[in-house]
Amino acid sequence: MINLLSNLKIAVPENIFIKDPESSDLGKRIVEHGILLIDEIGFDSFTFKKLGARIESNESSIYRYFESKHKFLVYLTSWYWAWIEYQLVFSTQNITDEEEKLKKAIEIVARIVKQDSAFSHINEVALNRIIINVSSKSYLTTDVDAENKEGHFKIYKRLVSRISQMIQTINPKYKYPSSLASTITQGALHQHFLKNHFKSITDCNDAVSPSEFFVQLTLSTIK
Amino acid sequence: MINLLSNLKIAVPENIFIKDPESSDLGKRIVEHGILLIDEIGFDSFTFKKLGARIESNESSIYRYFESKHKFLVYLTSWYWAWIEYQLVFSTQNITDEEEKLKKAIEIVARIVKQDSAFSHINEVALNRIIINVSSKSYLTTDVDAENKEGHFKIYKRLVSRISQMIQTINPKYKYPSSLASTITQGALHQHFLKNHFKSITDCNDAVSPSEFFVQLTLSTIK
DNA sequence: GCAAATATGATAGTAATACTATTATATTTG
DNA sequence: CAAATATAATAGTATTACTATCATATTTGC
Repeated sequence: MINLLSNLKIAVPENIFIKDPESSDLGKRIVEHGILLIDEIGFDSFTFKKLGARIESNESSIYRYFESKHKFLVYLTSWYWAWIEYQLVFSTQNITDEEEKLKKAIEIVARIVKQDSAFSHINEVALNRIIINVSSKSYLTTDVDAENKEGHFKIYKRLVSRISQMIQTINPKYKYPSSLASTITQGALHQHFLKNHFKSITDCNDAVSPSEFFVQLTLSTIK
Repeated sequence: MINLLSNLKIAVPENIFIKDPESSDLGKRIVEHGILLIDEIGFDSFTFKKLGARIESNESSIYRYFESKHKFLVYLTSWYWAWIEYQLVFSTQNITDEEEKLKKAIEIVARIVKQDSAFSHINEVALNRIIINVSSKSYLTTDVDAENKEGHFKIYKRLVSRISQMIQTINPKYKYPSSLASTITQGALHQHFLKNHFKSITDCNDAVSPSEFFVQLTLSTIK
């Protein structure tokens, strides 16, 4: 995976950024340290000014890449889901047993990223933590509908649709493939959050993974 | 339900507010119009200054009830979940069939509030929309752990635990009662959100309710 | 019925935020 | 080497999320 990915560029919708951060050294540093800084201090405390100071650049320069702090988060979540989607497609394409395929897909969206695959300037472990903690803030806004029209969430929706397709293939009569797929994708993040902060309302811990829970849930439901 | 509730006070942990808003006319107006204003302009645009203007009171007076905008949201979510918990306990207590009981409980946490039960100054329909759109912002903060220790989320956790208990009663061998209960509670809100904004990744609509989806999911999973 | 306590209102002030605008200085490219 | 482009520096703005202070109502206890 490491070598393969090193020659790939994860494709994020172009209208999310003003200037593609992958196109320059500064852009990459913005993304690299943006992730680390959000992971350290949280998205609410994160500002372009602080990021500028950290990378010894200027707030105004960052604004030439991202029109707002919010769009930066949308960029990061899109990048993350595109990366997960890549792994999902790559890891499931050679599996012929449809059930095994779905199991693998669930495992990929529900697992925590254990180590940096080091193919780029992006620390996926830190990014994964950010997604668990704040990804829902990228769509919980008054402008969701406008942003959705702009295609800001299309990668996420495509990923959920892929899982929905797998479910339909296994059982074409099952009535709720999309709801189940979106419940898995979003629920897995939630279980990770609960495991870290509200242990009493989850069974997930070091021994029981969200993947395990959702695999059992999914298979028993659609059969 | 209407008459019963009119004599009841929904109990919210005391340390969430500075002064109990139920204890005065101004306090009730803060809550009443706070809900309406957040519903209208969204939580991010909502400020105590705007609320003060709306109720012809003063920003500084509102700060005497709630120490911050964030705590106000925590108050509203606690009130909401306490209200849901009340309905759940009330509606299920006379059901002897454990499976029917669980079905009823799921229906209550997953349904949308259809009309104001009019027992107080609180518009539950608007509050329900707020919960769907922003409730996760109440815990997705850097201070979750500190706030959790203070008991800010105990009502929500107690509600999830009740559902978890019902699941355990039906099948004591099922391994993930708490994860399932938290997935239902949080997933139902998410399905409502998707239905309103990302229709392509949900099967829920006017004909198919989140309740229906989660009842089928739950019963097939735990049996 | 009045003083004391309490609740509310009005005003001002503050540091930080999330930007925009402008101008200057590097760096790259044709 | 000039022109184009990228980055940096500085300043400025409206708003936010408060805190602090003082004044004025309103309620309550005696």
